[in-house]
Amino acid sequence: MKYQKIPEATIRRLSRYSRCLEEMEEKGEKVVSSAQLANKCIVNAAQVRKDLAYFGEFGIRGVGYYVRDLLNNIKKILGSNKEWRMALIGVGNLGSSLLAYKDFLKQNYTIVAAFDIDPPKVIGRVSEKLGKPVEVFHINRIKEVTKERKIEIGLIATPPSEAQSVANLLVEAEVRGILNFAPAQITVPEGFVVKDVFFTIILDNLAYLLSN
Amino acid sequence: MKYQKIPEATIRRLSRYSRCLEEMEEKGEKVVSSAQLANKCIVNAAQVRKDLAYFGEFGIRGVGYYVRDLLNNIKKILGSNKEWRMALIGVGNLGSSLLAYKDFLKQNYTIVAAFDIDPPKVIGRVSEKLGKPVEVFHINRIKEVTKERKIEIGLIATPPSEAQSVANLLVEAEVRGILNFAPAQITVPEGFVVKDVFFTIILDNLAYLLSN
DNA sequence: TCAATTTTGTGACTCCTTTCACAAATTTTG
DNA sequence: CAAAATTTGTGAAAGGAGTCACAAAATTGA
Ligand SMILES: NC(=O)c1ccc[n+]([C@@H]2O[C@H](COP(=O)([O-])OP(=O)(O)OC[C@H]3O[C@@H](n4cnc5c(N)ncnc54)[C@H](O)[C@@H]3O)[C@@H](O)[C@H]2O)c1
Ligand SMILES: NC(=O)c1ccc[n+]([C@@H]2O[C@H](COP(=O)([O-])OP(=O)(O)OC[C@H]3O[C@@H](n4cnc5c(N)ncnc54)[C@H](O)[C@@H]3O)[C@@H](O)[C@H]2O)c1
Repeated sequence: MKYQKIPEATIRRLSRYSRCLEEMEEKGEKVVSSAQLANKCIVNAAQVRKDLAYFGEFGIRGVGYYVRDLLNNIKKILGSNKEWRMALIGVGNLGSSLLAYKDFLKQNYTIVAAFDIDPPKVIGRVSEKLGKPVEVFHINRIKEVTKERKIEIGLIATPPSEAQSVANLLVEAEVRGILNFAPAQITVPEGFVVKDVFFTIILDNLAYLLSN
Repeated sequence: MKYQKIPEATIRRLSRYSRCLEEMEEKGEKVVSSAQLANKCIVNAAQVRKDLAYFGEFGIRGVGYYVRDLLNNIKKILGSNKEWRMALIGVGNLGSSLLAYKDFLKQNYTIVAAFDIDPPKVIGRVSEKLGKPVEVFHINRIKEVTKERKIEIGLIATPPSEAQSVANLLVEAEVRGILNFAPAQITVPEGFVVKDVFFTIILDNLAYLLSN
């Protein structure tokens, strides 16, 4: 396990292995081979082993991998063994569906505060959802509240025209991670990370494949 | 312009170029160089030219590319110059936010029918949204209605446990393209295309980058 | 008209990712 | 206990994707 730059694709696959391993654990399976895991995730078995080899030796030759053990190791690698505290900015259509997203809870991602430019307008959208309702603050309290609640990730679900200025506020509040749903290119300083979720890019991709 | 296998990354970038060119066109810009476009999309200028070269020669040496012309060509390549008719399956939290997604309308993707296992329950979610409300059918009418309305893409927004069986229905109804939001690996026969939108994989990726 | 300037299109090169193939480690079987 | 079977970990090969660098084409300006 010498140090190397790790491909982003490897990280994405680890996340998929993690999901598969969770299912296996639920089914009570104790041991899995790279071939079985590869089969389930539709990748090459050598790829599975190589992905893991970037981070250490987790298997036993002639046996395979202990499901529980491998899952714990992958979670440690991904940083998904800890609770991540998130803020939602923009409690509109998409935003309020994110508040109700059960998978976030099952996984270890929690929305601990929400922000909007017009909290009274959106308050109904929040209380109508299941579980403990998330408090909605005015956007101008973002710095104060994110500090207080130790928020590490911001979800941007405002109109695209507001995305960059919201990102600037998050940067100012030292929220280092941003997941951006608004179809706008946003930039942040060194040390901050933005990942985009652009539905229409994926749709365009689908449309391309369907037309060819 | 010899035939070659085209990288998926190229298609994704074309989609981004398309968005930038639309903005430029709105601003009234007539001509753009590969360097300017690259700068706006945060890629290498040679990359832009190479991406385009897979499909033909669209520029003029010493000048650049005509914005309008290049945009039309890219749309033709991506298949986004035509109207794509979509069905939504699962009108829950996420599903109803998709119904209200304005960008789908601005772009040429239209949801022309929705399906749920319990239409009466979800009807309020639809009528509360802006624009002309989308009709919600019981899932058991999917084959009939998709044929009648010439639907080409299905959006799966049901619980993950139902995703594969819904996909099977879409395959049966010969809906060739699927955009899957449920965190479940689904498989379809040759000739059909599935693209996944897995929020938690992207979040895991973000978490990894933040922990390292 | 022709030299200087601009910018494309593309072959060659570099870098990164995936797959192959096999030695090494471990278990199973006779 | 030794031979056969299994499965990992990894170096080497193959395959893609991105960048560089420059000839070719078009424009501009004197
Ligand atoms: N609706 C979808 O399914 C969907 C899908 C993909 C992407 N998106 C994108 O997600 C974003 C939100 O979409 P939506 O449909 O929920 O829109 P929306 O208009 O319903 O919600 C936007 C919310 O942001 C709030 N807001 C506006 N400016 C703000 C600011 N400066 N600070 C804080 N809050 C602010 C508004 O009050 C509103 O509640 C858009 O960029 C959209 O393109 C939406
Ligand atoms: N809520 C989010 O923001 C979000 C984000 C990412 C992914 N997802 C995923 O999207 C899916 C939907 O999430 P949600 O929060 O909207 O859940 P939800 O429970 O609110 O909605 C699910 C809907 O699907 C319907 N349904 C169930 N079985 C069906 C079937 N066989 N045929 C047709 N309809 C059926 C239900 O009646 C319900 O209306 C889930 O798989 C979820 O993991 C949700």
